[in-house]
Amino acid sequence: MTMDKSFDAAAAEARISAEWERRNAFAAGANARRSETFTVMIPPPNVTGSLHIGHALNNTLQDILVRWHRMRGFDTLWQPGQDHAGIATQMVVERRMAERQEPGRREIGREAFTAKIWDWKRESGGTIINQLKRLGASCDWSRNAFTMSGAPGAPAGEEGNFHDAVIRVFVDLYNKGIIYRGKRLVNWDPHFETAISDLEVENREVPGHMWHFKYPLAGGETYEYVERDADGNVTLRETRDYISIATTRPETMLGDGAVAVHPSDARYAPIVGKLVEIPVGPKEHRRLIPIITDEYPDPDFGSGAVKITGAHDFNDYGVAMRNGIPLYTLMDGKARMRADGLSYAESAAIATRAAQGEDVGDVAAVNLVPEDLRGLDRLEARRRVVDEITAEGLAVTYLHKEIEPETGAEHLERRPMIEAKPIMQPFGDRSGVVIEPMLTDQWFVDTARIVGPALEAVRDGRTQILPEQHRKVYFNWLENIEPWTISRQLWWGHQIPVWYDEDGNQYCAPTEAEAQAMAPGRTLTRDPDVLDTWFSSGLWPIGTLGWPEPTEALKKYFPTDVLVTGFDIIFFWVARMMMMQLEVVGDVPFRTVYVHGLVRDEKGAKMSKSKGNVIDPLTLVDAYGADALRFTLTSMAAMGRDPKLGPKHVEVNRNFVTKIWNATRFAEMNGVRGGGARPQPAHTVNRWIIGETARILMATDEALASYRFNDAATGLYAFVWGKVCDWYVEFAKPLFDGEHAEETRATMGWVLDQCFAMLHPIMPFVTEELWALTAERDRMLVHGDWPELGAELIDAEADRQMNWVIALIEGVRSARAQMGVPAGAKLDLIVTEADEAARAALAANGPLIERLARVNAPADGAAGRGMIAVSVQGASFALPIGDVIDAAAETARLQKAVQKSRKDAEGLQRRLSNPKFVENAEAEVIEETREKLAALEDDIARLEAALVQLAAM
RNA sequence: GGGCGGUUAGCUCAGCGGUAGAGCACUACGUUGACAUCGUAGUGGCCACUGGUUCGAUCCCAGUACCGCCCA
Repeated sequence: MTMDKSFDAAAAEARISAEWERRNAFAAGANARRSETFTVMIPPPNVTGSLHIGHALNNTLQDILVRWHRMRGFDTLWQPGQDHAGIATQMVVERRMAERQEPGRREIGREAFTAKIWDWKRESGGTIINQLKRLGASCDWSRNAFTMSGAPGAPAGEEGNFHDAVIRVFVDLYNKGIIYRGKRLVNWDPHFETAISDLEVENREVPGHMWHFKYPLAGGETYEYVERDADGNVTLRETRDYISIATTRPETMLGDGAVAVHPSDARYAPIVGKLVEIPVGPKEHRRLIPIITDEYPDPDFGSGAVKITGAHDFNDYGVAMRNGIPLYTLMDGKARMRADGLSYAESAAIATRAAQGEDVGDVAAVNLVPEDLRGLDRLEARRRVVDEITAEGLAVTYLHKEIEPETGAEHLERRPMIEAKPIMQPFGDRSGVVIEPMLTDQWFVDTARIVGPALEAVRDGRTQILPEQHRKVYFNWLENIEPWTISRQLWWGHQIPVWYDEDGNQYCAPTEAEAQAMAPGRTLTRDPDVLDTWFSSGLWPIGTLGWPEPTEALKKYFPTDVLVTGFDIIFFWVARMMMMQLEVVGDVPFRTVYVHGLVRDEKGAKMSKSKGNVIDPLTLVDAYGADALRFTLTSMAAMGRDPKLGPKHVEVNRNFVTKIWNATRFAEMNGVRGGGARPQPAHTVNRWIIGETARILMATDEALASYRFNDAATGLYAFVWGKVCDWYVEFAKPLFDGEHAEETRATMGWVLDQCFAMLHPIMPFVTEELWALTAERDRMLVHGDWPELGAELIDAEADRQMNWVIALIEGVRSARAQMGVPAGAKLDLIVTEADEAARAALAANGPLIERLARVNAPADGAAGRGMIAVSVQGASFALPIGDVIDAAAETARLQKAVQKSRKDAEGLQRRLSNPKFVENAEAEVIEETREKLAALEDDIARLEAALVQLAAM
């Protein structure tokens, strides 16, 4: 049987995948021959997700580690699964319902809606799993987990422990007081009408405006406003009856509770403690607010005075809390100006009393939005507010000068000062709408109380983060951690296990019955909110292993070995898993976190739909095969760097797949078979390649052990292409006819087997295919033995000899090419001088040299007319190329070589003649330098001799 | 503003104490028992800049410039 000319990836991948699956090749513990375990938890993709290039990189790297360990006989588990992705999934299903013109979720109710999501999950939720399989991911698919498994309402087939685990942890943390409910300022997504965590907010710079307004002092009071320069010289002195305030959000002025200045700001010292008027709202109910001091305002920014709207800005919230300023909510859940609560007149009256220092209690019902603005979108309200203030003459203005071009007449006009300037604005990472800080009741995890062990575990090395630069990022975030908002006003998720009675008392229990038992005779209502998706995925390592049940899997596979993930979810996920696992089971979730980069396009730009530069991994798989894509991603996965990927790169590696395919094909055509034991050949060439194989194996093991995936890939590439194909296969050709034919067949078969095995973790499909084609095997390669080869297989003499032979062949080829000798012409090879080692190498490898250098059998002789010179360590050769040799060209060629060698030799000479170098450098280095110099001098001498001869003719 | 990276061949990137490597691109040959998805031989680099440490610096340290990313 002859093999095809190239590997048919599409056909083979499907066939091989099916066979792996049929044999349960990826099951936990499959191929285990030792007791050590190796566990990897997949970062669960969103159930709504489809495979993007980041998944391809992430899962290729995991698969490499997993396949490598499985072949080494570890008891290996790669745990797959999916995340229920609260907001994203609810969004997808709602959109689909809208497209089908079905009634909305509020119409059909919570239960029916979640049932629809489960339906959707059954139909479409498996997309990404199938895509991961196409990539060759060797997860134990029979254990596929889901973060909503076992939730009430889950259909058959979705039983599981995850819901139990989540609820149990919530109850436990609630009872410890680590989870609490509170009214705090949170990020509010007006599109989804839910709270989100600070991590789900993206701050983007957008064009905005800064308005400057005058807040008049109460009762028409005035003060002396003095500005000074850095030296204390007065630059401005005037009497003012106002304080100037800058804001990017004028509509929030309605909810101001104070004006704050820095305690050291001398300009405002005279008026601190006085009241100012907010220049908006109906004239008859103008509100007064106090001027206070706080560290927050920056005296050098704007006027140095800041309006404080505690309910709509995080910084202001801090100031308000420190100074007892009331928090007046102005907007509703859709971020429209509130229309509920008390009338403006009543509200303003209460607020005024509060400003005068009176305790007015809860201000939730106080609605400081004037009646004419109620219900308006906040941007419309902003326009109206600005217009009103400007009309009243309370905008800070500047003098605008216009010159009529014809008459030259000047027109002076005061215009309101509106600075156009970029501002940082928060956006929901899912909804894309502007996030509003809103004062709402939410559930929080008091992260400060559980962060300690997570920091400690990384500090003391129980968990190692690679590359190390990410440790700092991890520390930085955890050391400044904020309370985690875990409640979401959604329906898809784990509902919070807390019930309230008529008086609002909380009962936290795993089930309603248990809650009821805690509140006999009371009517209970369950908290409608669900938990942040990351709360459940934070339990991924133990949840997927069956916790809270004390399962065998948990005992065996936890803690896991390595988490492979992108840096974008270090905070979202990695840090939270650390905190939660340590709090819940008292152990680290993983021993190593390997953080890879973000795949970018060829130009280094982030891939995004809007830019249209997204590369679909499956398109690349279709075009070039999964192995080529995997190899490409691996070879670019240098630690701490972002891979830049283009189709061209994948094409190059597809060529590599073809290369090894064809080398195998050549071997097969020459009767080479795999499956044999390691031969103990006599011929130098065979001894040499066995040593080289051991060398690359050791390098590959070391690279993989230290997560230098790119080194593993590029090393194997260089070995297979550069050593095996370029040299060994070529050397073997003449040997297939002679006395070493059998050992050469055996050696080549063995070497190729080692190549298949070493490449398998990176390129599982083509290697599995070649493995099957080259011998009858009792196991598939996925369960093959990882090679174990040591340095004792490196034969120093064979190494030296083959390197010499290669140098000679390259020397001859180079000389021929440069002198324009036709490639087909076979030349005589005259040995003009050779030491013993050179003679031995020549004798042992004659046929190889003849074939690869295209020369006749070497024969002793003298250099003469019409010959070109070639020099190798310990030997000189002459090649007659005919009478019409271009002496000038040959002289130039040799001179160029001499010059280069001389330059190198001079450098070495200079080093060796420096006494400090000889004194201080390591003995090895000095010896090495001497040897290099000697070799160069030998080379120079030979070349010069050749030049002398050339000149003499 | 705080933190973290990067700057090496025309391009994309490795290397990170002993005077530079790969792939692509480019040039010239080429079908020699697998491979043109190929082979052979070449061209191409003050390793951003300025100081310092060292016998020796692309590599370590400090600073400068430019380019990114994360967090406020």
